[in-house]
Amino acid sequence: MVRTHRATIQDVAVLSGLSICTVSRALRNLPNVSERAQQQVAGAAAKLGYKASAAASRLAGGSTGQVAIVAPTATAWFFAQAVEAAEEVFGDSGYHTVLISLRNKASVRREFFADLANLAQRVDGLLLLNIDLAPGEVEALEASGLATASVGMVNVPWDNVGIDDEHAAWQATQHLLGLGHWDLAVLSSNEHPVVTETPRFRGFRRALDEHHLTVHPDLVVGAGPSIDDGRRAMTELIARGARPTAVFAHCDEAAFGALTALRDHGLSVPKNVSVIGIDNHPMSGFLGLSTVAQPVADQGAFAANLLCERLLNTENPHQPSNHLLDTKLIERKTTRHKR
Amino acid sequence: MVRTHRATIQDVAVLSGLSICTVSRALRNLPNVSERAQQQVAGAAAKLGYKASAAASRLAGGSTGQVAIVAPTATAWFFAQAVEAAEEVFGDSGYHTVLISLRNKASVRREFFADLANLAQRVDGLLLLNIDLAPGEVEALEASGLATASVGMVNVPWDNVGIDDEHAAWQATQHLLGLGHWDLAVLSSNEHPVVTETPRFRGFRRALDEHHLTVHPDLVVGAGPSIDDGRRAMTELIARGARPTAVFAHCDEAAFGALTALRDHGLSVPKNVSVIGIDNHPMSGFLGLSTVAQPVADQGAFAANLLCERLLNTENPHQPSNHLLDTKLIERKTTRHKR
DNA sequence: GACAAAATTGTAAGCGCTTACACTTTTGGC
DNA sequence: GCCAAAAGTGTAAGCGCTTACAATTTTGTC
Repeated sequence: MVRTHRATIQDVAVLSGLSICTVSRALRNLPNVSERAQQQVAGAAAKLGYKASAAASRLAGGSTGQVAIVAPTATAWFFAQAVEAAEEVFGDSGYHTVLISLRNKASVRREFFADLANLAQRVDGLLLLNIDLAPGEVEALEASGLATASVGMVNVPWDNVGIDDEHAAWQATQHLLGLGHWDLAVLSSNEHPVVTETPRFRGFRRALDEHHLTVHPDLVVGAGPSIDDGRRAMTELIARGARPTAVFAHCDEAAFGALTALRDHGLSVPKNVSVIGIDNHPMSGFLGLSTVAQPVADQGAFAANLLCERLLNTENPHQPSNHLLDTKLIERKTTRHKR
Repeated sequence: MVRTHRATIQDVAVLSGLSICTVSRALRNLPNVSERAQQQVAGAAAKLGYKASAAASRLAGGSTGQVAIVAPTATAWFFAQAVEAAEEVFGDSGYHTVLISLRNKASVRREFFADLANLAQRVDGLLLLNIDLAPGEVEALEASGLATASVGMVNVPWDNVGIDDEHAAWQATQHLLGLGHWDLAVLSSNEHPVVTETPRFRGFRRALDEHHLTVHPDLVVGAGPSIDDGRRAMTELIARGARPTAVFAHCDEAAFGALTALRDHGLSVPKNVSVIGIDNHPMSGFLGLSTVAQPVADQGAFAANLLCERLLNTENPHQPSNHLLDTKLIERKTTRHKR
C-alpha cells in the first residue's frame, strides 16, 4: 500500500464508518466502545497501518509514548546493561526511550532538574538509575507529574528495584575481615558529594564496626564506576602512603582499576593486597576478581516493567514498592588470608 | 517565578508586544525580523522561561528537537562510549536523544525499518552506529526524509565517521603474520549475516593473501562484541579441533572472551596462542592485550556534530563526507613470535 | 516629497489528536 | 410494553505551534 502521507485518525474514522471520537477511544481501549466498533476500528487501523501522531496526541493532552532513562553516566558497565534491558521492556510496551546521561557533571545534573518541566511534556515517565537525590529533588520530580520508577535508590516515593547495597558492601567487607585483614582501604562511589554517605560505604563501615575497627580517613577515596577512575583512586591512595592489606571497591570496574594501579606499583594481588568489588562483571571471572554478584539487566527490566505498569494502568495504580534482589559473594583469586 | 502552566508563545507575544507570528520567527532566527523585535522577544522569552512545546511545534510542521541513535546493541563497550559522546553533543545543541538498540535481533531490526515513517515524526535526525545495511535499506532511510549521519559505515550517501576497518584488521593480522604465525583463526563480527563479508574480515583476508595464505573456513567463527560471545566463539573453534597459533578477534571484548576460553582449555597466551583485538579497551592495558587502537568517543562526537550541523543549517547543507580516523597498532603481551 | 520595492509585522488557517458534553441507542426492572 | 438508567456515539472546541498570505512600515531613488 502506497501512501503519500501517513494515515490520520480521520482516515481510520472514514474507513471504519465511525466518528473520530469513537476511533480515538477505541484505539486507546477506553470504556464505552462496543465490541463491534472496537473490531471495526482495529481492522481499519491495521489496514491503513495507522499509528497515532505522537505530537498531535501529546498536544491534545494525551501521552507522548516516550519515557526517559536518566543515568549518572551511560558508559559504565552497570548502566549500559540496565539501560539496554529497560529499553527493551519499554520498546515492547510501545514506548520510545529518551536517554539522558548526567555525565557525572554537576552542571548537567542541575540542568536536568531545571528542565524537568519541559521534559515532562516530552515523556510520560522517568526511570532513574542510581541518582543520588539532594533535598528538594524528590519534590521537584513529583511536581513534574511524571510517573517515576528507579533502580538502586533508597527512600523514594515510587517503585524502586535494587539490591541491598549496604548488605552487599557488608558481605564484601566481611569477607575481607574474615580473611584476617584489618587495614582496609575503600574505593567509594563518588556519586554522592560526600563519599562516606553512600549505602555501600555504610555497609563497609558497619562491617568494620562489628569488628570494633574504625575507618581510617586516609584509606578512603572516591572513584567513579570506571576502570580509569579506579586506577586513579588507587594510585592516589598509594601516593598518600597508604598501605592497606585489602581493598574494597564499590564496583568491579573500579576494582579492575585498582588492580591495574596495584600492579603498576609492584604490589601483587593477592599476595600483598586482596581486592574485592561488587557486580560480577563478565571480566571478573577471567581476572579471578572476588566480588559480590548482583543481577543487573534484571534490575533495569524489572523497574522498567513497574513503570510501564504504572503508565498503562493509570486508573488504579499500585502502591509504590521497593524490591531488593539478592546478591551473592563470589570468592575468587584476588582475596586471600592475610599472611 | 511561579507559574501554574508553562508559558506559551502567546504569553511571550503579549509580553513583548508583538504578534505570535513574529515571536515564532524571532525564536527560530528566521529572516524578516528586526533587530529590535528580536531583542524584545528574546527578553520576554527569557523572563518567562519560555520553551516551545515540542509537540505543538512538531504538529505544526516544525522540528521535534530530538534525534535518534540507533545501535546494534547498547551494551558493548564501543557503543556505550559512542552513544554517550554523541548524546553529549546532541544535548549541547539542544536535542534530546532517543536510544534505539537493535539488540542484535533480526526481528527488532526489521521492526525498526518498518517503523521508520513513524519514527520520522518523532525525531529530526538519525545517527546510525555500525548498522550493516541490506539492499534497499539506504533507500528506506532516505525515503524517511530524516537527516542522517553514521559511525563506522561504508558507501553511504550521508556523513560518516569511522576508521578504516579493513586497514585496522590488516594491521592486526599483519602483526600476527609478521610474528611468523600462519595458522590464524578469526573471530569475525556477526553483524553481517555472512561473517566473511565484513570490512574487518576483508582486511584479515587481504593480509593473508599478501602472504599467499588462504583463509581456512574451520578457523573462522562469528562473534558479537561481547566477552561472552568471544568466549563462546573461541570455545566452538576449539571444539571443532582447530588449533591456530594465533587469533585475531574483531574487537577487544571478543578477544577477552577468547582469552578466557583459551585458558579454560589449558592453552597459554602467548606461549601457545597469540591473540590480538581491535579497540584498545581500558582493560586491554591491564591484560596486556595487543590491539589496534581506535578513537571511540571521538567518532561518536564527530558524527553527532556533523548531524547537528546538517540539522541546524538546512538552507545550504554541506556535501556528505566520509571521515576516517587513525588507528594504531599496540603491541603488548598477548602476541609473540611463533616458536 | 512621491512612489515602488523591500523589509517587517499581523491575521488566520490548520497540523492530528483528546475530551467535555450533547445526543442516540440499548438494557433492565416492573 | 414503558420508562429511567446505562451504554454507545457524535459534535465541536481546543492544545500551542508554523506558515501562507495580507497588511503595514521602512527604505531607496529620482
